[in-house]
Amino acid sequence: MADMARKQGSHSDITGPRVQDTALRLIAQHGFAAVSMRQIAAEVGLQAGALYNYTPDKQSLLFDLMRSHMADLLDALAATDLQGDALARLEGFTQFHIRFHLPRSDQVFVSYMELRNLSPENFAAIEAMRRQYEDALEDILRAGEAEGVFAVPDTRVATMALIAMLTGLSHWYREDGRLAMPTIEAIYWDLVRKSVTT
Amino acid sequence: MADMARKQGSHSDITGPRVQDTALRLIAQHGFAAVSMRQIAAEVGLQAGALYNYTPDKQSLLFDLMRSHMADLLDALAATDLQGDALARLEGFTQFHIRFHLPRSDQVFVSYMELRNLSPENFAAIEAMRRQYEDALEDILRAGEAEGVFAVPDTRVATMALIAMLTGLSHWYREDGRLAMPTIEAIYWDLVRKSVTT
DNA sequence: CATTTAACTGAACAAGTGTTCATTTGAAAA
DNA sequence: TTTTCAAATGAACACTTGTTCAGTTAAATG
Repeated sequence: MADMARKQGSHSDITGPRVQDTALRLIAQHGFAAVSMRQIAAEVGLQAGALYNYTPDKQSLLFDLMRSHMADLLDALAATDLQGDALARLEGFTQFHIRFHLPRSDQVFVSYMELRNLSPENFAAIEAMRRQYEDALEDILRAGEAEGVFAVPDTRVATMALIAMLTGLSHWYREDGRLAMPTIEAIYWDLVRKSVTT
Repeated sequence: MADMARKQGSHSDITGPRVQDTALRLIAQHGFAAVSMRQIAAEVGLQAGALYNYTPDKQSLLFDLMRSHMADLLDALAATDLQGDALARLEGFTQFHIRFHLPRSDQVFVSYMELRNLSPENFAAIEAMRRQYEDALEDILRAGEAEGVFAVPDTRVATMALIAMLTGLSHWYREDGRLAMPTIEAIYWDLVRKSVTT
């Protein structure tokens, strides 16, 4: 308890998140390999050595960013309990995906672009989480098939196709763009629904 | 003419393409910033300095890879004259996109992932070519609207969505995968067609 | 044969890389 | 006030980076 009071008063619980935020932003902007520890440190207002109070190495910094993004995603999905028939659940999933990803463009960018900069073990961990998310969508597609309201020749391929379509939105969406978010949401739901229904 | 004979006999017209091929493969694998000129040179069987007989600098090497990929794409599209009604042209475009991109996964990877490593001018050039390609699809969607056979609330958004879906295929397709290419082509055409038709 | 010259080497340059660690700092605890 | 210790410094480590260029090599030319 004594040291908790100490820690609250200290400022490492501010610096830690600042390191993560800065790293995320810089990596999204320039790519993992192109960003140096000294650049990150400079933006936070530290010397490079001080970063090693917050991460064991550069690789772990990247992995933590990606893992926490995927964990947030899976947690948020689990918290959104989709119910009703397959069509309703597909609509819920589509809405969830868009609303979760759009305000997190840096995380999406990094999580998709920097997979090849992960060590094999770290890659496997992220890949497993991604697979879990994909499976949630595939379950809905299979349920729709069973209900007879969906007609997809291959649920796995359709899953990959839909996720690519939805995630692509994060790559071009701009908050100050031509269309408001609800409008875009409606357009994407229209495309998704029609593409899988009978 | 005399120096043409000289050049044909020399071996720089073999080394040049080897440099490009090697650079493409390594950059697709590890990312532009993570690949050094010495790595590329070593794989070709040269010293790093010799690369500068084939490119003025590293940035131009990347740009040339992306530009020639986009030029090939636009040339191939122009050579494929899509005719008939909008639905037929959309089917032709879908087929074209898949058949062009699937055998070029390294090019696709590099052209989508390394945009942020281009200098501003080079980025603008590639972006313009990409836009031109997107416009070809949007034209088809607009024609379909006019014909009354397509129902897309926004042709621009639908264009981005469809291209993201189709290009996503290149990211997971494996030649030795579960499904043969014609099967996958049929599945994607099914999704595309249904998503935009009335 | 001698000459020419494209192709390449190998060393050098200045700058930057991730990471470690003895040392300093400054605020909370006693 | 003195003690304590998390947090940060700043220098150092060994190595890599893109790029240049005087010099070497070897094959085509005359």
